[in-house]
Parts: sequence; structure tokens; C-alpha cells
Amino acid sequence: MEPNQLFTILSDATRLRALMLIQAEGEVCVCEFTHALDESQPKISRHLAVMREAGVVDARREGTWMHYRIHPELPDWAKQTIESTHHRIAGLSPFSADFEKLTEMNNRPEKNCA
Amino acid sequence: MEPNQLFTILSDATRLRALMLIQAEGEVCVCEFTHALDESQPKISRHLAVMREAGVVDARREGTWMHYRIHPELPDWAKQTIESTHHRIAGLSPFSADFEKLTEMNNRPEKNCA
DNA sequence: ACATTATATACGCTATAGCATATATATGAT
DNA sequence: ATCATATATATGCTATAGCGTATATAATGT
Repeated sequence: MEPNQLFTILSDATRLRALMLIQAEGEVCVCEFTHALDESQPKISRHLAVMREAGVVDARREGTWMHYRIHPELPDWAKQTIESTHHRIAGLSPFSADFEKLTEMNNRPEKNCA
Repeated sequence: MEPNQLFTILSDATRLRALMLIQAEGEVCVCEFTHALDESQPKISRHLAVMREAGVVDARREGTWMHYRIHPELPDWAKQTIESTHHRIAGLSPFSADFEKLTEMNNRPEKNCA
């Protein structure tokens, strides 16, 4: 993966918001994205597919839910870029509101499994 | 400036290479970009214009030369993103070769002025 | 087997990014 | 004034990104 390709991933607002949620939470599933970002399911799924195909995220199925995380084999420079981006912009709009909306969400899949 | 807009700037290989040169050198002029990146003058100028219009870089005229630098009033999170990106990828291809090609260049405008 | 929930993909469309080529502008030298 | 150098912009083009809508797939429950 070339540096500018990672930045292409980050250049779309929906993808960036989704990736920041993953960085904050570790693992996030599609219904959580659609709730926290208030975007349509196909739009979320398509952007996740783009990130999957680029090797930026990795998907894990658990029943009907798909859980997304940062791809564990992403190069270090890329992981660091995502991580420090999160540190720098987590307090800005709309990211901070996204985090809140996610943590305040009822019926989160992980809570049901526990 | 929104975070994803900065990443749009970084998502093009030519722009990213140019910006990494600026970050390394402080100020770089168009003829230095075209030499170090081995790209056409209009292509370089257009990408610099895109970065100028986005507020990422700032231009200074000195005779016939235009010197570009990071825009001094860029938000801190953006400056830091550019700076730490440089630290992370400066050793990778093609960036390290770009730096070499610039430092080995003859007839650099700044040297003539000194 | 059927319905339901969760997610993914296909399709048709529009907007825009980036390119190469050509040309314009600005400065300095003779 | 003319010319050369450095840089910027305009033009016409192609490729692709992103969207909304519709539909397909996958797993679960009855």
C-alpha cells in the first residue's frame, strides 16, 4: 500500500468518520456505523468494502453481524497515521458527536453477546 | 478546513511528493519540483494551485521564481499531520529519492541568491 | 419452507479529478 | 521593443468516485 492510497481512503468524510469509530472502539459492526453516522446502510457497506479491498480494514462475521477492525497486517506507518489522526481530530466535529452517538446507542450487538 | 479535505490533498501522489519536499526543505520553487519529481511544469503548477486554493501552501514571488511553503496559518492539527507524515514516510520510495534529487540539483535558485 | 434481520452488491447516473497540449502572463536582460 | 525564462492558466478529454434505488445473499428463528 502506497501512502497516497491510504490518504485516498481518508479523503472521504464517511470513510474517515467510520475509521475513527473503529480506531476508538476496536471493533464496530455495520448497524453501529449506520446509527452513529446516520447514513444509509448501502452507503456504509460500500465504503467499508472500499476499505476492505484496500486492505485498511478487516471483517469478521459473527452470526448476522459483520464486525470491522483495522487490518492487523497494515504497515506500521499506516497504523500510526490512523492512530495519530484519531488523536488529533477526535475532539473536532463531527467526530466527537459520532463517538457519543455510538456509546449512547441501545441494542449494540456486543452488549447482547455478553 | 475539514480533515478529509486535507487528506484529499495528500491523496494524489504528485501533491504528496511535492508537499514532502516542502516539509523537508522549508521553501521550494517550481523548477525544483519539476526537477526532483520529474514531472511536467503545467502538472506541477496545477497541483500547487490546488494546494494554494485549499490553503495548504502559500506562495512567495522572488523575481521570476515562485517559492512555495506550508501555509503559516494552517491549523495545528493539519501542520502536525503533514509533519508526522513526513517523518513516517520520508524513508520510503519514492520520497527518499525525491529528496536526493533535489539536494543534488545544480542551479538551485536559493544558491544563486546567496 | 418461510419470514426476518443484517449486510452486500448491482445498476444507472452525475460530478469532478487529473491529464496532455497549447497558450497566456510576469519578470528580467539586451 | 524584443527576447528568454519561469510560471500560470485554459481547453478538451477520459476515467473514476460517489450517490440513491433496487435487489441479492447470508444467517437466524419459527
